[in-house]
Amino acid sequence: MPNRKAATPISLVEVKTACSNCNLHELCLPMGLSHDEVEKLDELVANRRRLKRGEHLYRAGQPFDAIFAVRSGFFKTDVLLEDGREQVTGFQMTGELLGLDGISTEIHSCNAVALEDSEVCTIPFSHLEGLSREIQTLQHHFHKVMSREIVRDHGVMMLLGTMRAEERLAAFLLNLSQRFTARGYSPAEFYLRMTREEIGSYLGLKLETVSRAFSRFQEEGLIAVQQKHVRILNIPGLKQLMNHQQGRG
Amino acid sequence: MPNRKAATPISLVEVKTACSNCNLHELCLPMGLSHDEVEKLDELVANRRRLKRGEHLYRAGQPFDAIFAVRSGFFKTDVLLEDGREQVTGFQMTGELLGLDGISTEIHSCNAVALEDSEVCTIPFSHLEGLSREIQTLQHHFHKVMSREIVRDHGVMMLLGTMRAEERLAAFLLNLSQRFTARGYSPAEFYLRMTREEIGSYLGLKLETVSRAFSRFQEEGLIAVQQKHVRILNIPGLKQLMNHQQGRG
DNA sequence: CACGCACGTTGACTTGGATCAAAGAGGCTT
DNA sequence: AAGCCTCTTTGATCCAAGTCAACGTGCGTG
Repeated sequence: MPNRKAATPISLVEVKTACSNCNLHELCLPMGLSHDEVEKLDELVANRRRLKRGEHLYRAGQPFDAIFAVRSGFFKTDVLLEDGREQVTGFQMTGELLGLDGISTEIHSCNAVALEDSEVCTIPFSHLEGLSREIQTLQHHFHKVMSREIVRDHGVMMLLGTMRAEERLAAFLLNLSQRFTARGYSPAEFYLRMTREEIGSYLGLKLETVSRAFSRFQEEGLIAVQQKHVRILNIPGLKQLMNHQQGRG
Repeated sequence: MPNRKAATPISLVEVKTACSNCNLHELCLPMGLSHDEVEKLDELVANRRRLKRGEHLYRAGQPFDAIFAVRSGFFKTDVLLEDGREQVTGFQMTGELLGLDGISTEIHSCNAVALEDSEVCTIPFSHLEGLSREIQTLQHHFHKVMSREIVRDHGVMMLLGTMRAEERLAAFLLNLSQRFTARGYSPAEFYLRMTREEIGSYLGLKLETVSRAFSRFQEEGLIAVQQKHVRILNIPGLKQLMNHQQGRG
């Protein structure tokens, strides 16, 4: 994916890299920590890194030594098979963590790509483990985040294993809506950062099927969609679609 | 699933519950710990619990307060949708951990069921976190185990999202083979503890499709299968099947 | 400001796996 | 040792989603 914008000049005044003056407390790793504890975290965040659209944050096979918190922007993670097949394993937005896959073998097992110009905080993993041994709240919160990722993955398995195309897309849209809401954006109106093909890869569908499902939802008055711009008109309708349809295998 | 055997009487001599005299060091949580450290772990394992075939270790919705290490036997975990659809999210064997899903919300999000008479060690989670703050090796190993689970889940997503039926079954058999090998069993011959329907649920297929794929593998001389007894005759053949087939979506 | 190119939509046709149905195989239970 | 019940296999048919193809659309660059 080529970069389409001219390089944005980096501000001459270096923004202080610190959790204590970041507005993502309630979403990110410092969630639930006391003021003093968050100040300890400040030492932890080694630096920020800006990425242009299309740039890789890390690639499968690269050595792991840090996890990343999305400060702004939007990412996808994917796994590639030798024969070229791609599985998108997730889309990450503000406040979410990237790189947990690398802890296991200390080699990243997937790719992380910015889907728009983005910024991440780099958290060296050994520092995080060190501080987790000191701050119980941080330790517990980190464990919750990893566990939440496992639970999320189970949800995706359910989606891929038992749902039909339209149910999958409905689940996907409702999930995005809910995450945008948690970040203070409209639950009903957003721009998709990913292509139909990337949505399809995540949902185990071909891009044409995704496109047709969008069109169908529009015909049925559930959403209004034009290219990447989506407006959800009938949230209960989308939810209902997931409960009452017959499964497939 | 009804229990088919008479209740096995519990030995009058209570087996000492202790990691230090357990032969699963190299598979289970104590992996890589020093002798002294493993002795500290001994306090951690609150007790063992025996389960009959078909019995639930925990259910979705129940409060979480401990994780479990499989000491012997075989489990499945699954998630149920309101409309009755089931997704098997994993099969767990000796040395593997159960219950990581519950850390996130302190409520279990899936069911864990014994597929044969089994025994687990109960590890109260707050104790594990406490000891992790003292023993860096334990902390790091636990993080690796959680991360490995995430990576495994990504593999299942790849399987569900991009592979055709026969590729899925081949991947499943090769995975089992490899895990049995790591436990000192034959890589080529084993009994399946789960039904065709449970395999199907895990692989996102109907039981008939699983059965037909088994039959096809047998016709092609890749395996010999009779009901739950499987003998793998051609491991490279199964591997090849996964690389050279065209994907589906 | 127009051209190119990546992305998206829609139609026609094909197909892998689901569904429906019926018969065989073990292994508990009585 | 008979009978039941669950699991498995196999066949016939159907359909949701894939494939192939052609045409829109809109952004970003020259």
